[in-house]
Amino acid sequence: MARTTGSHSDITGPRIRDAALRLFARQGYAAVSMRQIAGEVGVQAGALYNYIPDKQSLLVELMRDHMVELLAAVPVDPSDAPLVQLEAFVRFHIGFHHARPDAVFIAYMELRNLDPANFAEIEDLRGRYEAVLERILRDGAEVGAFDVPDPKIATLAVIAMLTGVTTWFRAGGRLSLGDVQDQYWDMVRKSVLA
Amino acid sequence: MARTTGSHSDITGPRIRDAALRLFARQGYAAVSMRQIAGEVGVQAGALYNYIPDKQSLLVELMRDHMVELLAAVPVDPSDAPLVQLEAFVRFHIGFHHARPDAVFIAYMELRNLDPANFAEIEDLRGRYEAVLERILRDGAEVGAFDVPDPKIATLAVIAMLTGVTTWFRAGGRLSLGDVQDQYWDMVRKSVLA
DNA sequence: GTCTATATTCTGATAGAC
DNA sequence: GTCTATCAGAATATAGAC
Repeated sequence: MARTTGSHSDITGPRIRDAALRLFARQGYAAVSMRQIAGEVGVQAGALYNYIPDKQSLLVELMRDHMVELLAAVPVDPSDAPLVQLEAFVRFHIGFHHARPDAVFIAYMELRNLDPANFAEIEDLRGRYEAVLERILRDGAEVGAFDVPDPKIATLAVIAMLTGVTTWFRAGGRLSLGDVQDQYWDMVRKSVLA
Repeated sequence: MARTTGSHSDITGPRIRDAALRLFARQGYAAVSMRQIAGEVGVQAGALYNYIPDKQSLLVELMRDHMVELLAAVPVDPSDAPLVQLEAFVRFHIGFHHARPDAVFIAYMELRNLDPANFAEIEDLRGRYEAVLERILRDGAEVGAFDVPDPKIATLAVIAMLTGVTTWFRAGGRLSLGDVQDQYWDMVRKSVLA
């Protein structure tokens, strides 16, 4: 099939998203210009608008893709014991987030730059993810495996602790990802155990 | 002493900082314009430059003030037992940060908008604060009061968990600040206890 | 599909009157 | 100390040639 000269629709779109993800994470959404994104991709600023309606859509798509991917990947099996589910969740959260530092950063830092409707959508997705952990903690508390007076608070505490790993951990340093997962799992386990 | 007409140097300066703190926290440094800050204060944009050399200085001053105040307020007493020091630290961190949500938000979110020299200064202050907690955990581990294989990691884990409170806790809701402090202290205590 | 060119608005910061 | 006016540049987004 013949192509218009200079046509790269199949690769330019993803490259725009990749460049935006990297730049938004490093400098922040508001500080990144469309010219900068275009420059990274190697096209002119005007060409971006063949792929996205506007800058805001670019941001919300990156955040939505991340959250949807996260929700689809949670490995929790409800037929397992709560302690087993919790360990799976902790190790998964650290591993998944470590593999996507830019997306994580954006998903947590750029919420305030979303339009109200977009904000509501992303917050709903985040709520569903938190609900997975809250379910585990609540079930564990009910069967007496955990000592968690308020599963809602414990959920937020654990997620904040785990997500913090992305702000400092880089592979190749003193500790491996497995070391970090082991130590965080140890702390989480002890903090909720009866 | 006679004053030039319209002179308000004693109050305009602090009001500029207050407005900038609030706006930076809500919209982000890059998304806030000098005109917006001036509008909040009730002066024209040009008048701001009687008080600050530029926008970057305004940001770094807000962050420095917050970090210096934080360091000066840590209530830890080295003559106390590690467990006592840890409880004081946990309750203090939650209380202090809850009282200053805007400053906390800026101090954690706007690091990437600092010039390299300013970034180094703020990071140094943050490191000193983290060192307080790390010292407590290390001392406790050495005397056998805590089971903390890596005090550095435990420090980052605890601080991330505690700071997360500022993202969701608002007074007047289901739980009091004291409830939250109690529950977080319970989780931290159990997570590090031998 | 990408380009150049541009419309329009906004930005941080400055100059000089009062 | 604050004002008005303005500079010089950058922002998002669009129009039309190729």
